[in-house]
Amino acid sequence: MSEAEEPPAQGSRRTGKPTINDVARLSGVSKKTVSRVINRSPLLNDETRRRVETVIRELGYVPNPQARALALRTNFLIGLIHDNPNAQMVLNVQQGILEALQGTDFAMVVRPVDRGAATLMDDIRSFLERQRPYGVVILPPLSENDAIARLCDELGCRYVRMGSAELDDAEHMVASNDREAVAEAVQFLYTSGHKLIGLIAGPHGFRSAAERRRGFEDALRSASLKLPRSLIAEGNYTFESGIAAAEKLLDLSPRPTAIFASNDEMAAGVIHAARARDIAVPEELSVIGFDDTPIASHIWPPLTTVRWPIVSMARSAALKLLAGQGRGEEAEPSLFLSRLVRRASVAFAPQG
Amino acid sequence: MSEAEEPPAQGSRRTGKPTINDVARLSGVSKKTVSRVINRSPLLNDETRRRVETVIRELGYVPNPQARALALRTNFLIGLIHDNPNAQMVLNVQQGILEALQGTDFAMVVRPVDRGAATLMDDIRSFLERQRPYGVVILPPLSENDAIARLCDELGCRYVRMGSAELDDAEHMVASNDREAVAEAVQFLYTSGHKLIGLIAGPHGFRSAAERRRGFEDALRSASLKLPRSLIAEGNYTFESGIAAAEKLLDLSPRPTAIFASNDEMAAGVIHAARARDIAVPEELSVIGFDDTPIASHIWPPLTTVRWPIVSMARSAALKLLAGQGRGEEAEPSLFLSRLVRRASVAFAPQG
DNA sequence: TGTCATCTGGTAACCGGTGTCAAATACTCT
DNA sequence: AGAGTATTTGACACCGGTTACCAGATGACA
Repeated sequence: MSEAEEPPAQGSRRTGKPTINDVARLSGVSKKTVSRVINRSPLLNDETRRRVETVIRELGYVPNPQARALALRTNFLIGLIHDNPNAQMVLNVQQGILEALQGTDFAMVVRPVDRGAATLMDDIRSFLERQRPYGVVILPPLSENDAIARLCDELGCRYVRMGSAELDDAEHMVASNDREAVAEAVQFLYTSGHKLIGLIAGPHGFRSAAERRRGFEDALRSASLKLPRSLIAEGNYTFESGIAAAEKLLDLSPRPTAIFASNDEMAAGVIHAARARDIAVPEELSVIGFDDTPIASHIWPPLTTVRWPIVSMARSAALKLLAGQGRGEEAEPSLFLSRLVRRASVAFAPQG
Repeated sequence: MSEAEEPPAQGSRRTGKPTINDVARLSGVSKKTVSRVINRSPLLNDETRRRVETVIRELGYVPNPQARALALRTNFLIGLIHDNPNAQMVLNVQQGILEALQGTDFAMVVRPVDRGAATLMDDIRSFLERQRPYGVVILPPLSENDAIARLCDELGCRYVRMGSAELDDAEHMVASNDREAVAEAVQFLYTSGHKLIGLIAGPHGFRSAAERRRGFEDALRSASLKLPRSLIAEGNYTFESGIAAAEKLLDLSPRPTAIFASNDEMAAGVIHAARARDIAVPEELSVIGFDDTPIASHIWPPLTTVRWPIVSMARSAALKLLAGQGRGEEAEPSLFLSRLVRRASVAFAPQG
């Protein structure tokens, strides 16, 4: 109806992209009305809405995320803070988070940090301050560091920690039952006739390592088996440390007939070490790992392991962050169950 | 000097975080001057700068990234678009990008997509439109899709493609010399006495697959070896496809004494398949892979493979995007050299 | 027909920075 | 001293959205 007095340049002067003003002008309504359409405000005449939507479509208008972020004091970013415990795990987590973000305006911003660096807290702080993500997911082992959670609180950043045990209240945590799952795995070794079972524990100070170790001890205790200190070796979750730890256990006499390694990488190391000494797996040595990363099925023999529902956990973590954003309305579960995946690296204990 | 008439609420009303106005007021200068301090403008009195810096430090002021992004029409995000060709590779790329971003205000936003999805282009478009990243790094095999590069151009988004061969002009590309590297690897098999060498090629339509295949053919040609079609099997870069392809080759009579697989996953599959038929590696069958992912050193025997300088390539890609942002001023290299890593999966050809 | 409640849509201020341009000050040179 | 130039600083509009608040239109009801 109303004629534009002067022909206003269409689109932002710099980018050429249509702005909310263009939409408003072309559909003959105010910015505010367009804004209402974008944000699905209910108090809006259907006919007006349709008219605006048509113009939006014709123009290919997409609201400027920076402007929205500024006005809403929120940005549409979910952060992932991790210390690369394992490539596959990180990628699975990314996948889970992305699944949760699917169909929303949110994107995922990834921030690896070095747990050992003196600047760890500063690195995280500067990431949170610079990007001000809407919320962050924190992966183990970083998630076990309470100082990081406190830092998030201080900076007013939502967070959810992923872990191997309950770390926090349900709102800030997603956990798995590592202890029970490991106990089940070791129980399986016992019922397969193994009496001398070695443990390759994870590194000291890791919650997951402690939980898995407890599960191991639980199983032995309930089977009334003894657990001499010599049957426990410690690794740091890497393949190489698995080899080193396995060598220690395989030097023992009598030699254990089975080994539970606290993750798959180390279990692969055990198999590697066994092969180097011509110990047949599983005939002479049964091995169980934890995580069910691809390596578990790619080595020979395929590894019996505990599957950690990492994708689901990550999805749930992200949905928790998004609660109240039109996603994750229903309460997301906080506890996830791991379970044993039986493949070929376990056999009955050799007689003798 | 000047008394504030009314006590203005300190910090943003909602977030409680100090704003540029707080800094300006407390240091008795204008917003603009504070802005100059933040942006290290040279036309600024040293004494003023010091005074403002003190206030900034005392307040713990950090500029709001959203507001900056809006005013500068840039956001401080570098995108990574990939189709999860391989977990380790993706993580290495992330590491490389992060190295480039270190010390800048930029963060990395990761967007995995499904190459096979009908909505591929829409997914990427909506990602670029919604987040408007400053620039994106595109991983193979997506990087080989020219339509994606065109889409970036259309949306005014900087991009750099990573690939196995020259895909674009130096400004938009970072490549490795796969063809030569593979030729070197196959040459090595030849000088180890192998005359019957099988190839497990990558999937049709992949530039990397084609390049590696050409390198293979180059080497055979220069060694005057014949390459019957039967000695070529095709996989899709997965472990399982490696097994299937290997079985085809190992069924041949005479059986090849060496196999070059176009990536490590498939090479692991070859070793897996060989073991399943009691063919000793490397005594009866030599194997070479490509990528040097961790799996190469974790399987038995450790895999001879071609190391792809992926971290450096990714860093360089990101620096190219940042050129003119205070980083990557010097021209970043566009071509990277892969080289053979000799481990234990190659032996002299068995006599017979 | 007048009044009030309800619905819709507009105006103006604001989110927290940055660019433009001109004013204020300091410094040089006749 | 006065003019010319360089250096510092600030006022103000603007980036592209959103919210607070208000006004006009519509329909119900007396």
